[in-house]
Amino acid sequence: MRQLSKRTQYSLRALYALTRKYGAGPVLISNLSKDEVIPKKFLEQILVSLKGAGFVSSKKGKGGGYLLAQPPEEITIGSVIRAVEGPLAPLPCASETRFRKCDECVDIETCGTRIVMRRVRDAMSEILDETTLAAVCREVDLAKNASSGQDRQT
Amino acid sequence: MRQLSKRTQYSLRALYALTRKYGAGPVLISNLSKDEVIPKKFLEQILVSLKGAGFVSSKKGKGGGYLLAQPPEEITIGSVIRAVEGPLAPLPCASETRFRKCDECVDIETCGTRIVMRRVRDAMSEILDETTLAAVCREVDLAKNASSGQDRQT
DNA sequence: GACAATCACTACTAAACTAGTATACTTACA
DNA sequence: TGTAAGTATACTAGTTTAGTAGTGATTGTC
Repeated sequence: MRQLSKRTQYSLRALYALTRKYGAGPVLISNLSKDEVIPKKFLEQILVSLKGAGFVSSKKGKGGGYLLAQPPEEITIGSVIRAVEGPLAPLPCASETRFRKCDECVDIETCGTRIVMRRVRDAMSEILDETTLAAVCREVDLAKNASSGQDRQT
Repeated sequence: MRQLSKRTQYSLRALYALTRKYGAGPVLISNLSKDEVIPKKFLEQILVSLKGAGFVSSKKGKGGGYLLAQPPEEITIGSVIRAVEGPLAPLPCASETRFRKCDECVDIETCGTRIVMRRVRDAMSEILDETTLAAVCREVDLAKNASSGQDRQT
């Protein structure tokens, strides 16, 4: 299956960073760019579209920057991917949120590939629409503790 | 997530067709192309690569054509997608079969996106590596019967 | 052994998409 | 009113997709 674009990876990375700073005021693009190693100009574009999608909001002028527009417990990875990348389903005709008959299939109900891809979509949605930014950050922290714990043991 | 390419869709469609003709000798490219509405020259390329991957074999000259090289119960949708499209995982660093550290992530063990995408990969593999060409064709037949049954009822 | 049927190989192309860069602008705080 | 921010628009090099075109290599049949 095709891969997540850099744009999506950067979007998620930026959002994780904003999750960690949630409640502590706006974060500068330049800092985000430096900390997360994302080309600044590209990040600007990405943040503008994340703003358009309602995930972040911005403050102009001195003391400005970006911050999450919703609590990180309410932003799911699935919604971010959909906003940046498009539907989760591997085929438009297997999409729940943005269904579109594909050019090819004659009979939608009896298209073998669609039957299978519906299942794939459902499985993906079950994971991605249940996982929030906050949950991912928690898991990352756990993983970090686990690995540093191991380090200490050796 | 990104969509299945036409190439993959055509590959699967061609393989379903060959599944239906399994055991009945070679099928002509021209017939496959006509029946499945796939541009002939493009289909030729696709079949050559499916042959390279070991899914089909061919016979040249008069009376020649293409046929499945393995029983349709033994070819999984996952293996076809992997051969045509590449790894199932949405990120190279989340792939089981073709793992590759991605340019971006500093620490693989504590990359949030990777943690989630590993799960997605596993879920996809569970479906795609368990579903065979034969199974898809059976399901399509069931769906066809069901819908024609409904037609009769009205 | 000629001929026709059939797959095989190589090269080309137009359009779309990706991952950016560059330049100029607007807003807001002090 | 200066300057630290984000905003908007446009451009570009490289890659991928979905083909098309033309020629070459085998093989079965008469």
